[in-house]
Amino acid sequence: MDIREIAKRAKVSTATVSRTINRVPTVDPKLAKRVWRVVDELGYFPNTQARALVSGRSRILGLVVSEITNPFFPEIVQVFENIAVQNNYEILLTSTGHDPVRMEIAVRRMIEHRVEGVALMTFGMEESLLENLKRRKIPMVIVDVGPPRPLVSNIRVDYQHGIRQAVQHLAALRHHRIAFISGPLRLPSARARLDAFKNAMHELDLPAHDELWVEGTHTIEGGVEAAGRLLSLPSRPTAIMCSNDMTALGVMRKSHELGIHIPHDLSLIGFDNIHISEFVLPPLTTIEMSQAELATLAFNALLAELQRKTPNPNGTEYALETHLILRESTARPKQEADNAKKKKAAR
Amino acid sequence: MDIREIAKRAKVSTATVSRTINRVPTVDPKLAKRVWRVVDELGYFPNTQARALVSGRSRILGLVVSEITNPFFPEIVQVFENIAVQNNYEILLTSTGHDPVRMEIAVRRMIEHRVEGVALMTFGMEESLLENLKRRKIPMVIVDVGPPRPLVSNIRVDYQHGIRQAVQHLAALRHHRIAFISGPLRLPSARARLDAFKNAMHELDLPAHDELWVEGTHTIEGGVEAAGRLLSLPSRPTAIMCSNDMTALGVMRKSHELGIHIPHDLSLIGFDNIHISEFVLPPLTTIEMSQAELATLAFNALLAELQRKTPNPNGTEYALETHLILRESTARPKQEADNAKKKKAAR
DNA sequence: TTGAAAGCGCTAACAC
DNA sequence: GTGTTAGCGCTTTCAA
Repeated sequence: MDIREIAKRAKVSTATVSRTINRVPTVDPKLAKRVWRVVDELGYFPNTQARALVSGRSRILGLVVSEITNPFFPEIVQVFENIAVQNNYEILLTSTGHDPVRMEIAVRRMIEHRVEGVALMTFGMEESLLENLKRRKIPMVIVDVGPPRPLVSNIRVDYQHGIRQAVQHLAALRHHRIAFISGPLRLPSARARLDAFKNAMHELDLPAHDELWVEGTHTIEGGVEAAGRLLSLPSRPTAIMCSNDMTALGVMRKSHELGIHIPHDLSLIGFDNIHISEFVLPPLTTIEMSQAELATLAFNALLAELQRKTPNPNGTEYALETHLILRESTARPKQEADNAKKKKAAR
Repeated sequence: MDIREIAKRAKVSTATVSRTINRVPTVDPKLAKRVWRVVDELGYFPNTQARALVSGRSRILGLVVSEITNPFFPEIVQVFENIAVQNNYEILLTSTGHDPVRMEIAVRRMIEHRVEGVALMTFGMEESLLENLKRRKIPMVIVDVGPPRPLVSNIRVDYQHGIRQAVQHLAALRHHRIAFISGPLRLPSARARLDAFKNAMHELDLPAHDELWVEGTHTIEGGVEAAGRLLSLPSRPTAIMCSNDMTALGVMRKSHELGIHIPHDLSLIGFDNIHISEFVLPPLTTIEMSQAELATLAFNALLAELQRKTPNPNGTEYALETHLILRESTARPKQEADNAKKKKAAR
């Protein structure tokens, strides 16, 4: 069942069928009606392969995430896919796990499918990947912290803002020994978060002891492990900030195991604001980086690039804000709380 | 840059290039080497649209899940996609949220892309969806509880086994008032779990009071809400079983809010065994339904169907077991524990 | 073993 | 406003 079959039955040419289906406005309504009748009767659906081939437009967008198993990403996939479908695009999804091999395979798949654009939501580490796509002048958006790159649009996340808010919040609570569990440092975004933390500490003249930051993996397991080290320190931190929420969940778990109560004995702040953070016990104070906004920004960036007649050689810069979400995983450190009580009693 | 360009530069015909790329063994190694050289030099990648068009095989599989935002599904997507890519398939992913409109759109997209098979991991409620695909003789796998259907392979989950284990476990702990929070009852799979629960209760002569089961939504929020109702009952249940882990997380949250301690005051059992269940506090006792196995089963079912020369009119039946994973969210009910202590003391 | 050529289903130029 | 037709990039007969 193809366009010719429809044409024959509706007694028009294939060109008219094509125009009708593509809603070209100049088609005589009488003919159009005849065409639609037959289309509906036969349950005809145009073949996207043929369309793509002749039009030179695949209507497919590549979406690369690092770990679909981390709750941060499904949200992004969901939103991105929704908007894509609304705009008649399909998406080619890859979860690379930061594995260069899978990344390379992903690039091959995307090129073979002639994707019209690629959104790289892997938060760093894909330089080599870009080259092949760039050579083919495929529009790209990337979440990045480096300098602007030619031909690539950039969503610049303002890590500093949210992280500063968090550190200030902790400082206001009178925390001094604040630890940081970073993500894998080969990820530029993880490095950027760590730097933002150090900056914020510095701004407030708080000591950023080297023993008080450890490298994590952005997974629960990594959080458990890192917390184990941090909490066995002779002089324990009174607060821990994490490079993502999964890590924070790991810290919660480990603290519980050690009989350390959050927030009474230890304050904890995450990063991402994944949906579940609101529901763990205690509800996690965290820094929001909106998944929906990120996905929307990425899609629109791609769409904008696709709609230009003359491709922008410089790529466009976009910005995404982060900010603190106060919940219940932070409190005054015990020592301080005791002092406060004493003071009160003394009066 | 196309196959003709390669042919010209390698001084062979396009047919030979095609054969080389598709690794047809009869190609003269000399020629093949020449072809590969040019292919690599130019960075040529065959156009899948053209391939699909001429071969009549899209090498795309449809994968429909209900809610990618529920951690149960990303795991499935991950595994399914991995195997698919290994077998040179691409996947067309849809998360329907059980919305009939999106479901219909998904069907259209899949047909337009001429998917070679469809895996329906929505756990029920898609009857109408099937018709259109079935008419086109597209192989399907579905996770279902109904009678076998023609042309559709079926992964039959043995809910009864795991749920019986769970109820027995609770009974052994001396729980009598066991509540059940189901999923949306329009989902056959949710209904099946509820039925399995009632059966298991009946087997053990435990009373299944009507007030002790409420309908949930398979979300955290639904769990919170349902727990609210159950825990404000004049005669509270001592244990709650949930139709999925997300619901159980909601119960945990609500219990905490009400100052009800798990497992001391309330035992809790989930269903699915999503990754995070192991890390919540307390670690959740739950019934495992392996996501990896489910995905693997589904893909293999599709592949098997695609490789038959004569399509199987009846579809094949597959089976997936469920079983209890003991963790720390269950204990003796307080009353019983007290009694036990007294007995001990009396001796 | 290789090449010439037909044709997959559709769109878009062009002619009418 | 509509029809005719070339051709998108590839695979696959068929003949040599």
